[in-house]
Amino acid sequence: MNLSVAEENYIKAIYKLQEGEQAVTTNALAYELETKPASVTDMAKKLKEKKLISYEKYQGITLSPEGRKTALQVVRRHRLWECFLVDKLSFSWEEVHELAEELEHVRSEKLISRLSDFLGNPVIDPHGDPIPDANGRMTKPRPQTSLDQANAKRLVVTAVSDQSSALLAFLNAKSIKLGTQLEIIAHYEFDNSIEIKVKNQPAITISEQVAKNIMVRPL
Amino acid sequence: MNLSVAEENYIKAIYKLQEGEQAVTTNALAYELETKPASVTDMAKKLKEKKLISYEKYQGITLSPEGRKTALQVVRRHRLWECFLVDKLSFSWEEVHELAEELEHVRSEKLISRLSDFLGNPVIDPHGDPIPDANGRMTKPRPQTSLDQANAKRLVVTAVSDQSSALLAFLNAKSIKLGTQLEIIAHYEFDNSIEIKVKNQPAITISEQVAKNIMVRPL
DNA sequence: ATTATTATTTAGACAAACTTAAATAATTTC
DNA sequence: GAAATTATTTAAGTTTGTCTAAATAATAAT
Ligand SMILES: [Mn+2]
Ligand SMILES: [Mn+2]
Ligand SMILES: [Mn+2]
Ligand SMILES: [Mn+2]
Repeated sequence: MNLSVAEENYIKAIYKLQEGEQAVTTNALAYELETKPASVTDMAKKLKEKKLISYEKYQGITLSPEGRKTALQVVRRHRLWECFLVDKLSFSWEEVHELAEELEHVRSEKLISRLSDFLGNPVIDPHGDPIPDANGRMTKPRPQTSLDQANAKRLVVTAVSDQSSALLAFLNAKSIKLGTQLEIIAHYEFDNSIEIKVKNQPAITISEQVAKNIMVRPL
Repeated sequence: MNLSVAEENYIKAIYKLQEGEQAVTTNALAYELETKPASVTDMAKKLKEKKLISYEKYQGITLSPEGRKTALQVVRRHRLWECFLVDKLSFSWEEVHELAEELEHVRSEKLISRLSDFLGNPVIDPHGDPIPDANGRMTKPRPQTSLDQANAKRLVVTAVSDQSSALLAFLNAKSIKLGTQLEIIAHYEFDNSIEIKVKNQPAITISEQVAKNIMVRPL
């Protein structure tokens, strides 16, 4: 099946929003792809025709097994390119998403398998997300929670769930990256902000918004 | 100016066919881009509008200074990606053109300058073609001629002017690559075929067709 | 200098991926 | 459970890059 760039972007976005089982709504997809709901409805019809999604009017969208396979391929390409940009070309993690968004559409099994070899077959990308292998399987990430609902006191950062350069730049400024160890000092009920301390850094208070997007596991 | 993939391909093809000064014809461009003359005429109007080419009905097409600059950027991206694929991912020279044809459209100054650094700022690509620098300048290649009109007897291969995998596969089979030294044994008037000898290889006879596409300079 | 051939352009149509505006369905709210 | 609100779809139109067929210009042949 030969998909257009737009189709691949839709499939990937559906995969991202699907998270488990629930159907993806037209509006959510339009928002994610910065397009209009009417465009999503059009595309849904096409993708259904190609058997990549199941879709019934007003019922939302879910990937078919075929669609899921496609999504995992695109995700694999995306995350491998991100690794390349960070590991080999010294980009920082907030710069790579945009570029990978384009590079992911160069479709070549051989290119991607060689790129993966060249990078040492990495299993997580610069944002802590798992990279599917050539068969679409990925190592199940070790259990992790978002920082705002962690109960342990001493934690290690395992991933960030928002890729926006705004968040990533903030984390850079606070010297927080993957693998950073931190300690929860206080939890303020009023606005759910959290005071944390990174070794050799002054304690800082982060908003609930930020905390929700930092994934951690107990040390 | 933000160009589409199609526009970039047109500009690059015009650059390739222009060779010096002469205007590029509608048919030649259609053939090069595997499209129809009517499509070329349409696109010519658009590119003229954007001031990338000069074009008058029935008079053919030439790049404007602006268009030339654009072409050199695309060529730079193309050739750097080819280097990457060959040097880092171990592709062979007949496989890379197609892939570079897609990779070249990821537009990012930063990406390309870092890629160039990563590769050691190469000045020729895997086919012996010069790589423009960030300002569009390229080192003028040392004087070279096609093998069919070389007058010296002992020669070194400097480039191939046809990128088709058919030719490149043929050269692979005969152990001819960039830098290969060869000797002209005979020149057969009948069909302009040439007998050549590569060190440690049996002498072989190559057609005029092939000879025209091998660039050489005297040893 | 006509005529034939070839090259190029125009006209009209189409598919993909969008958009806005209007219509309809689903969901909340009171 | 009717009314209001929100979500989704349909209808109609746009842009980009194609195409085929027909018209016209340029060039070559006689
Ligand atoms: Mn993308
Ligand atoms: Mn990522
Ligand atoms: Mn291209
Ligand atoms: Mn090349």
